[in-house]
Amino acid sequence: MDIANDELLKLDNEVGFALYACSKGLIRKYNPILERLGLTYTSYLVMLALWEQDGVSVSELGKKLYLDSGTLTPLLKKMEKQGLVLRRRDEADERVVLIALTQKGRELKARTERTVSSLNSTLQLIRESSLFNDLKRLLGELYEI
Amino acid sequence: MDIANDELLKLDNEVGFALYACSKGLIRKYNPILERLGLTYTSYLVMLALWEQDGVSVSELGKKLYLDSGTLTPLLKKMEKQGLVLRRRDEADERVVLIALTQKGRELKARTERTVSSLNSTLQLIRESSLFNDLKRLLGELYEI
DNA sequence: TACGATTCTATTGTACACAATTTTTTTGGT
DNA sequence: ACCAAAAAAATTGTGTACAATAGAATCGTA
Repeated sequence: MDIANDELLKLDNEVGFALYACSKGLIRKYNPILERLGLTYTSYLVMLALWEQDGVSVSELGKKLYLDSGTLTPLLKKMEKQGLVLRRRDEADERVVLIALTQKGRELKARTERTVSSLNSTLQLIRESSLFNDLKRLLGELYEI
Repeated sequence: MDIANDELLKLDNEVGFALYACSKGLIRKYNPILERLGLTYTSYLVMLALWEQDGVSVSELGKKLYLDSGTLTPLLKKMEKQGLVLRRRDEADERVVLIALTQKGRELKARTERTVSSLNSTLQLIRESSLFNDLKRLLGELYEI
């Protein structure tokens, strides 16, 4: 029941490619909408994590978001400049940097809910179905329309 | 049957986040293995496309891979330096740059098949199942082990 | 058949990602 | 209490991504 050797290296057979392309396509949909909030897709994810739980360390944030300090440190500094978060050393452990929302950061949640709801309703559809074919269908929708 | 407004902005509900994280996790698995072939994940995708069809334009390649000239132009120049591809203007239409495999590029296919087969067999499992839960399960596998 | 519109590649600018390394601080064992 | 090992964040270096723009070539049509 093996796929022929020659078929193995076909782009269409690549589950990874489907994931990669869907992910990029989705981010490309999000970014122009998030721009109205002063967010990028990555900073949007950081805000989502912080709205759920505030005052967490950089490494806890990284574990939630699958991002390392090389990505988070400069991003969080930028978000601090925007006035969305505060960065301060943990007094109990000076190695740790704790990230807290500012008032402005907390207030952004309601606007974000309203702004992103149109995209969310599109994505609502994806939460059931069979993986690979649906990813490919999504792929078409994301790039063709 | 709506999800409460507050639930809409939960990270766990984000289909996009699952796609984004799975995609990154997969690329992180591929890259160290592809490194032995002198490829990155992106140049691997370019090679996949060219092994299927050689002598295509930059824009045709971009359509297949969902990449634009801003990504492809510098990447293809690097791959030309590596001796994997040739870039030449189309004589019939000087706007077009045609990308062709070199002998070295064609010969890389067999080695790549052998090198990537272990990953492919892992991914084989994903081609059926239901989307969102399976993405989350994959996510765990990619990052926990 | 000029010439404005379109097509195609290249360039510029901004924003990630992550591996590898470094720096600072804490911890655990003697 | 000392000190090697571990942990946390920051830094460095490389490699994408893509929007916006530029510049050259081609096309369509008045």
